[in-house]
Amino acid sequence: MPVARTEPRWERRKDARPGELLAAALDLFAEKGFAATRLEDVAARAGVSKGTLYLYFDSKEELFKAVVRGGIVHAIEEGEAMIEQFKGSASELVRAIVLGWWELIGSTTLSGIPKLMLSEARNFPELARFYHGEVIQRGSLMFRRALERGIEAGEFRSVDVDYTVEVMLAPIVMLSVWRHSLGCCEPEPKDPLRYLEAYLDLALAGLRSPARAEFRHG
Amino acid sequence: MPVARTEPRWERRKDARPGELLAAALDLFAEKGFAATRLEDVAARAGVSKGTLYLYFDSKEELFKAVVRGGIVHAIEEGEAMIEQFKGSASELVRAIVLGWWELIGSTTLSGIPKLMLSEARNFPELARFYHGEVIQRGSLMFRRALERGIEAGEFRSVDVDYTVEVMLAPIVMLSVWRHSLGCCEPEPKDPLRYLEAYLDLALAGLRSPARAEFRHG
Amino acid sequence: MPVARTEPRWERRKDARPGELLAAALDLFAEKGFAATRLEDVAARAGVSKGTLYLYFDSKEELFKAVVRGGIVHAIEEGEAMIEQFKGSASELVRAIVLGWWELIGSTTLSGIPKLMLSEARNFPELARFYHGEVIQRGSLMFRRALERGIEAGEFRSVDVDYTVEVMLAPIVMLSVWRHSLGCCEPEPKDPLRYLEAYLDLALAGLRSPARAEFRHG
Amino acid sequence: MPVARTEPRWERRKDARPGELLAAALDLFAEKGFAATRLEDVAARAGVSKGTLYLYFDSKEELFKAVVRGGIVHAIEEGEAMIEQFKGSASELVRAIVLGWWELIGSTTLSGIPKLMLSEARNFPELARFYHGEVIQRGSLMFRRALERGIEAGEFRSVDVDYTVEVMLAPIVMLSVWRHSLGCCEPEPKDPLRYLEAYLDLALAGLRSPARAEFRHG
DNA sequence: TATGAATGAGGATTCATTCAT
DNA sequence: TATGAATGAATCCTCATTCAT
Repeated sequence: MPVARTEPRWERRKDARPGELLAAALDLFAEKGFAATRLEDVAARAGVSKGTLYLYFDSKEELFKAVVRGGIVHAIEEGEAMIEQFKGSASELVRAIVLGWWELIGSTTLSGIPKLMLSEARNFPELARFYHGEVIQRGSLMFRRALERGIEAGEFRSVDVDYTVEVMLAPIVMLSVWRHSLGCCEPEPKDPLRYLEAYLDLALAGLRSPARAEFRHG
Repeated sequence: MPVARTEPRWERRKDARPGELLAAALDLFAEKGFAATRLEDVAARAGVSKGTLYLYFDSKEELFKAVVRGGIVHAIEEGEAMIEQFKGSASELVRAIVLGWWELIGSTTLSGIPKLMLSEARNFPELARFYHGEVIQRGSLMFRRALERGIEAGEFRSVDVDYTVEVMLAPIVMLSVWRHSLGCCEPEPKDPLRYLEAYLDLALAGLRSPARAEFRHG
Repeated sequence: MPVARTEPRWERRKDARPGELLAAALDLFAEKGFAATRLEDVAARAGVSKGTLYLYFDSKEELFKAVVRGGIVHAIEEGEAMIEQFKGSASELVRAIVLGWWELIGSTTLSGIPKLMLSEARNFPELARFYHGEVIQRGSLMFRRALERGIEAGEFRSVDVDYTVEVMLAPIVMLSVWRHSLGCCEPEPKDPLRYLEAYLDLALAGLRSPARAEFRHG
Repeated sequence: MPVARTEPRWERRKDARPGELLAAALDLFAEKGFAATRLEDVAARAGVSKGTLYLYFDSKEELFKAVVRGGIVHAIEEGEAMIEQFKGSASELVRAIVLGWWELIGSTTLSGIPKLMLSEARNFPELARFYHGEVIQRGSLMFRRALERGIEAGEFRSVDVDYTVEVMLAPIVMLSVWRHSLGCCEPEPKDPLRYLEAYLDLALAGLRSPARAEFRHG
């Protein structure tokens, strides 16, 4: 007697869906870009049909915005909280920011968002302004605080803070962009932590006040 | 019998066309990305009709490859030649590389190519490999040479060369990517030269060998 | 022991449902047409969910047919009964038909059906034949009887009955179509009863036998 | 030796296309309504591909508006011009209007537009206002002028002009609506001219002033 | 019965590419 | 060469219908 227990054609998972869809969308948007990503592929990757996507997001553009907005702001906030109560030298703070970023964003799937945003900023100016204000400026501010604290304490040289902040952000952003871009075509991929160490070594050495030798090995 | 040399300007358009098309395509690809750029817009920007494009390029993809391949390799070669015969300290060489890059690429329309390549690498893996080999590795090599020369001469600290090179490339690449991306949405755009100065200041201070104070103001 | 007759209103909903759905469907079909009406909107207007609709109607098409079939035939039958036992002159009969139509159909929501049927006839030929036979021909027949009776009695001129019947139906049908169509966009809507009076005035004057002046003010 | 004269895959007919497309669209819109008409079918009927439609009309909605706007206003204007210089009794003017309408609109493919407009008015309120103002009111005005002239001359009874005009328009409009609707399902289609004669006979008899017998056979 | 999440076929629209002129 | 009208495959989005709950 054959048991006719066929697989149900679909499952009802209202609460889990949005997250699954956002994750699938982030993967594909980060890989291919907005225009080259087919919603059907996003749906398939999330294990649902095309139509299901539209139960949760009004349009491809709304999905895209949700991908960018969701997650990264939360991660930034977590980072800010972590930094907030940091006790230690400015150098240690810089290191904490960089490694915290790696833990919360760089090493997670959220790292696709910076690449996405750099690629699509001019196609989504409003979103770009949001991202600039809520992510980049808040990220800069962490670095700025650390630099200012270090300079005030005599731990760091007196550098051009406005621009040094930007310069210091660059290698971090590039690390995550790279991992979703040309890094995929490299024969031997780089080791992110070694990259971050080289970065911290160079940057902290560059910041360190020459008058205060005691910080040299801090 | 006087030879009427009529319409010489018309005569040379034939040769100028591909270049005009490539320039128009670069502008639009860099702004919108590959998929979101319409060939009709490229043609219009170059002042020709859609069909004409196909007299010079077999397909959108071929046009894209030509955009990436053309120009930047030539610029790299120029840069290499410039560096080749450089006489001076390693610090001065680093500065020459950075400012040379700015002059030959960063400040020109070629600066769109890095953004383009970062955005599209995974959609064009073959092209990405080409770019990685012909542009990035050659760019890295210049920095690597400068670092090695500086370390050998005792001018620079002994850093993790492989990764420091990558770290040092990042702010430069970011500068050009930024100018074609989120930089367009910034209320007050950054000053590229001041950015480069802050970068050189930080990086050279970070590289400088602490034992050799005389380089400090080199 | 008192018998608690609880929730009698709930009890009869089961039976009321199809009627509520038909009413909601008629409203929307008449407003938007068959194709442009979404079943979700019909369900929402009836206060039920999309799925519930399918408990009562097999498909959108079946719902549509039920909307057209239900109600109007019943109204026609009522009209026929009313006319059947009419005693009075032919003019008075015409007036009774017209005003009866207004009361039973024109002024009710059933007035949407003629518009619907005119709009969709060619998409539902079978339904159109049904409607033609069960509604239009029976409506025509009432007029035809009145005309024939009037002519026979010398009260009306001898007109081309076949076609005059059609001509006389037109303003009535147009009134209800109009109210569900362009009438909704009019700055100052027409007064239906004044329209019907003008119509009766013109039609009866046009029918009246010139030889029989005594009918002139009948 | 086989002559390899293959059919060209397409022909270049820029000037003729819009008209052909409008005609095809009118046919299908009038038959099926706006929502149920597939643009692919419109294109096929015009002998072109889907994409070609978009060379001439921005969207389905624009095509629809062009169908309604184009042609009928021109026809109305022609009718107005014809009426303008009309010499003759009011009865003859009414007859001229009706038969002119038949010639310019009723018997042509333009006759689909009234059906279309009645069906879709509520889905296109802006277009409906345009149609009401540019077509219906101008049509009404012709009848109104004729009635007023006849009443002034004593040729017609003193009727409720505002509403009689509407009543008199109805059978004309219904004739063309019918021909594109239920008329298609009738076993034996009506003769339009005999319908118009019955209409004129009834209406003119209804308008005629009883005091002026000499008009009776005018 | 009733629900509404899930499905997927269908249709509007875009745009790279072709080709008659 | 140069043009741009024409093509049709590809993709977004809708919505009638199904079915697990």
